[in-house]
Amino acid sequence: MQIALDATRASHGPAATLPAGARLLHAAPGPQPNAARSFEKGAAVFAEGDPATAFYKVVAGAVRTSQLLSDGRRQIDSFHLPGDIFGIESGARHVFSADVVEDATLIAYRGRCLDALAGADADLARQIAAAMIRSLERARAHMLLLGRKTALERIATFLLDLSARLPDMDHIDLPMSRMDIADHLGLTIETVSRLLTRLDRDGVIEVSAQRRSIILRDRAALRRLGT
Amino acid sequence: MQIALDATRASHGPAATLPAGARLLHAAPGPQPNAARSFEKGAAVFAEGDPATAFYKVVAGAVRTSQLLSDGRRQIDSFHLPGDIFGIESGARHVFSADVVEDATLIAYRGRCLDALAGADADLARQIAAAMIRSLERARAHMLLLGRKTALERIATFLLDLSARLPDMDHIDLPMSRMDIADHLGLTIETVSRLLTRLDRDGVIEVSAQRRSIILRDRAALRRLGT
DNA sequence: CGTGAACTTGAAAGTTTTCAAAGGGTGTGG
DNA sequence: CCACACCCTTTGAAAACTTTCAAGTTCACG
Repeated sequence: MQIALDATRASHGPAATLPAGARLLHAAPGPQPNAARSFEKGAAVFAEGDPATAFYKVVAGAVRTSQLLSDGRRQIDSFHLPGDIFGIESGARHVFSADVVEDATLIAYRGRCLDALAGADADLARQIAAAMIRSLERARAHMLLLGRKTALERIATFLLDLSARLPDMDHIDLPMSRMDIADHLGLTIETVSRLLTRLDRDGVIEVSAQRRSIILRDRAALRRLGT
Repeated sequence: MQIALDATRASHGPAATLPAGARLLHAAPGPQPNAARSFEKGAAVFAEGDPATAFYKVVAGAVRTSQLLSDGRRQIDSFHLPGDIFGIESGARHVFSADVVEDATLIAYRGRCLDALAGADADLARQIAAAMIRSLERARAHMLLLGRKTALERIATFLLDLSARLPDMDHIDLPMSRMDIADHLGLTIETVSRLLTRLDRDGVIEVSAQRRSIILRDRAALRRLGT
């Protein structure tokens, strides 16, 4: 469930396009962007149950948002890459948690996102709205994957999706661990590993010696496998 | 992925909080609600690929939104009950389809929903925004279900969720078939049937002779089973 | 009252998980 | 600069859960 507000696609500077007087119409101030802040790998941006005082935009690095069941089972709804917005909530508290997968720089927008939508900054509101809709579409696609695709199809889809979001189309530097991938795709770490090995053996992809870098050798085959 | 715009929960008076002159800022008129229209069970409200000319609000009945894989596997992201909004798209065409599960009355809002958000009707915009956020939260919960819950946990969660959205808390009149339930929960029709039978046998629920009506006998047990 | 669709039930098969153990890489400390 | 740890990843075998295949049964409807 990711808010795909890609900077390259939605490149409006905050409040840049709004008439200067417009904000006078509204009593409540919209969310205030703070300076970009750095987070280390493994850091928690926020945890389930924390007060939802802000939402975030990724400048660099990668963040995962996830939910836990009481016995420890985890579902990662989405990985957020540069340009993505995450942390939008309707209630006063976060119902999921966000952790840094790879050293990241984030911009926090203080205030509830609903205020941004109806509030001061019309341009930010539009960005957020567009991002939410895209996020909904991604969520739908992910539900199809989780509900109806086989393990192999999930891996193929994941690799294809990730490559489309990364700068270099055929070379993927995985920011996340096998465990993260498994928890995103609704599989176990072992299944992920086995299928990656199989795709490598079949010449569809090439997994580097360090295991964190993948080259897509046969994109067409991957598309076939992704269903 | 459902837009839960429950009229009882989102009860802001139309445009009540915005200064009257504000709408003059916007050139484009917002979506125009048409008269409520009736749809028969089985009818397609829209299909994958159709131009996205409107979004809808359920007045009565039930609608399912789903996606298909090329081989026929289907995933139902959500069932939409009275009060819910569905059919919001970012692009010009629908990427999923909507079918009537149970004779329904719908209100169509012509125009793109993004226009409603930035456009003429501030109250509708707020409603849609709130609905989208709730929809995202439901999608997240459903991803957790599809990715990490067992078949029994899925059924228990489904029954509990459904009962919370229906008027009579303990009596569920299922508007959908076993096939629909299976395609929503990422299971097969046989598994759904077996588990419903088992819950009945264990005294947790009571399935009527016609199979479409369920009484929740032991809500606590259901909660335990839903994890 | 007959027909057909929807649902239930049983047995076998299959995919993925679980349990176990070994391999490999990175990082720290000597 | 090398060695020891520790964590991540891979691999194998057995187990488990869910699906698939195949009949029945029931209920709704003509």
